[in-house]
Amino acid sequence: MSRPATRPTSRDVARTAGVSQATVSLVLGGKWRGRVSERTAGQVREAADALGYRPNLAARNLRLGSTRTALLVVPALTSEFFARVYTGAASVAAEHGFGVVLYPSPAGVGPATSPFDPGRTALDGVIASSMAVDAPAAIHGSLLPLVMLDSDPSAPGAAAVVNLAIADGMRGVAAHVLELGHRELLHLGSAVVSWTFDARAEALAGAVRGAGARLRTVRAALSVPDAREAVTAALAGPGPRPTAIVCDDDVLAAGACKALRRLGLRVPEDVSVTGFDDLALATAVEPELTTVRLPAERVGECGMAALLAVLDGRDPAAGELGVELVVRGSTAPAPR
Amino acid sequence: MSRPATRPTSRDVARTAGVSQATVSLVLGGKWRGRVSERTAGQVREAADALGYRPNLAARNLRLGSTRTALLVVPALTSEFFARVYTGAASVAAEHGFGVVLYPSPAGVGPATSPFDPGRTALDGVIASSMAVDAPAAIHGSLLPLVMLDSDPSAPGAAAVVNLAIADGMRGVAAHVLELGHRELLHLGSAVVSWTFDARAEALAGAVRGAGARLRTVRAALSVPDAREAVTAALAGPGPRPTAIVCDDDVLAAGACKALRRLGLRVPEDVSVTGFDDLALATAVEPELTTVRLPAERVGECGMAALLAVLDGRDPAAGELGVELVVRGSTAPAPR
DNA sequence: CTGGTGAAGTGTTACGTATAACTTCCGGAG
DNA sequence: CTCCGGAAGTTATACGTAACACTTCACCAG
Repeated sequence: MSRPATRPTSRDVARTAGVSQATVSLVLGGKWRGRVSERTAGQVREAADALGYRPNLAARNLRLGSTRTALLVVPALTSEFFARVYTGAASVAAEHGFGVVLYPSPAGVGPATSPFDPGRTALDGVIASSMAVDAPAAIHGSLLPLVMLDSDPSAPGAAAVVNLAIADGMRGVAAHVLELGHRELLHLGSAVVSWTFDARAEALAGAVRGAGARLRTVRAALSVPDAREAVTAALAGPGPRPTAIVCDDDVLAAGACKALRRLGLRVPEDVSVTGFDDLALATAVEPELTTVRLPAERVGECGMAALLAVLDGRDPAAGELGVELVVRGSTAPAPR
Repeated sequence: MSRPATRPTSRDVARTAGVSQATVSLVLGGKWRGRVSERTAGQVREAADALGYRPNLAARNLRLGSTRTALLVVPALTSEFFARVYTGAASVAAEHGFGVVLYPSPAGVGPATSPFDPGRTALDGVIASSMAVDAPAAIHGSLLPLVMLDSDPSAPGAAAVVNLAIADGMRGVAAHVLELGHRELLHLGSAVVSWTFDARAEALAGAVRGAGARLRTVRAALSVPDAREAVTAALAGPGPRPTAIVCDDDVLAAGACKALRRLGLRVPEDVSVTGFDDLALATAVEPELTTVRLPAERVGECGMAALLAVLDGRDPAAGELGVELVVRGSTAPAPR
């Protein structure tokens, strides 16, 4: 009794159980209430077990014309923001029998690259988070329904956009810092361009403008060493030293703290620092960062819900998710 | 001329171009050198373009009996170790026309859970990294070829295991710490059980045993707050205070540093701390961590290469990848 | 004039599944 | 005794693609 090299099919199960292939499909598909007797169903399941039968997913997907699988495109894997987005999306998906597959866009979020090549994985739809403005065009070529997260609301080609109140969050940071008496600010922005970072920069500039405070901007890649370098360089320049550094991101803030410490400056006594996103890193560094908490899971949940709505032919609910300022130890009143 | 609601198929392209479906398949499949005239091929491509034709991947996968897609199962998304493993695996995969899909095992690496439900995504094989010992059994039920990374070499059901010289790495750490004169050690281990952490614990115990030093062990979940709490509790207990804390992981080490600082102890002057993995976090904290660098990309590369070999019917090359001790600012001679 | 050969396509089939449409059987109402 | 209807299956088909095997035709050697 030598096993055949090929995987058993539903027909093999049928032969073993002494029934037709259709019956196997009915039983294993779970829709046999009243179509197949209890005894026959048992035999089918037994045979399937004995052969170690697994349905061929490619065939099922072809037949059903759907894979019940969505692709989540993210610019980076390491960020727990995206990990949490995934968690939210996957949980909603699971409730509807959907799966979620991750695709880290290799070239990051730069323009002029085609950040979309999911290979041979058959998909029903795409959710793209925090991508560059021109990403939709590339993805649109796949002809799949597209939902965007944390992106330009006017993105062309997107069936829905789920957004965060980024501007509100940054305005909250600005209000907090200004209230503490800071008037000489440094904005540590992201060198990566995307809607979410543009929105942060713009909101900060807008909030500071009418407040009689000065704002300078430098940019760095989203890594601690790069941020440290950028801040070190900025503080070495001429002009008055900033008393607060407002960062686009917690990682940048961690780098800023590091640069300050190396320069012999204390956080927050000499210089206040703020982050954004409220990553685990925000509480891992010393002092813990004042930052803005984003409901990442909810973003994923809403994104998936919107995609499911689109696939269903329904109208996806629009809306903006609120954010929350979290004040911790990295901000203090401006030194006199 | 209203568009039909359904996607165009290769037959639609054929009709438009005035040829047979077989010809379309030949042209678009790229194997027509000498089978189809240049002019006809051009017409086919033109028609495909005009209709916006995209091949149905489910159908193609069914026909070919292969999806040229591998699943990479990881216990967590946020860790950049796994992000780097993915990068390596994806690059080797791409060279062979393969894609890699990520699946974060939801329940982490605990036993008694079935950490494997890739949904309806059709796959050719599975690569599982740093999973619990009983994970292979669950995955094996999928009948797919399985390659394991950073796991028990005797894992049943695995077609190949790509491993790291974890024990060498930890022995290096131990030698470094002992050489600095430390004799009272605390081991901050991972509460999550998996081969890689067992190997670290065992190697450390073995290295310390014959060296006339004392070793105590506490465990914590892989997060900064948990690690901090565990270390705080351990130092509050009776007995002599350790002069060095050897951690299973950089995240744990960051937590340990934080606990020490809160207790008014300086790193490394009062207590030395070591990490493991050399994550970005290792250089984000102050002082930067002495740790062990793992060739994560190579792990992914070798894993994918092994899987491709198995799928090809060849023997996967076995082997263990070397690691490197990185000495930074978190270790110093033991205080007198 | 025959036969062979290569170029250029086409007809047909199979991949494995899900399901609509059909058959068969049997018990009971009329 | 007929006829109806439900239970329990089965037969047949389609999903869209890739590729094998076949046809057609023109051209040329013998």
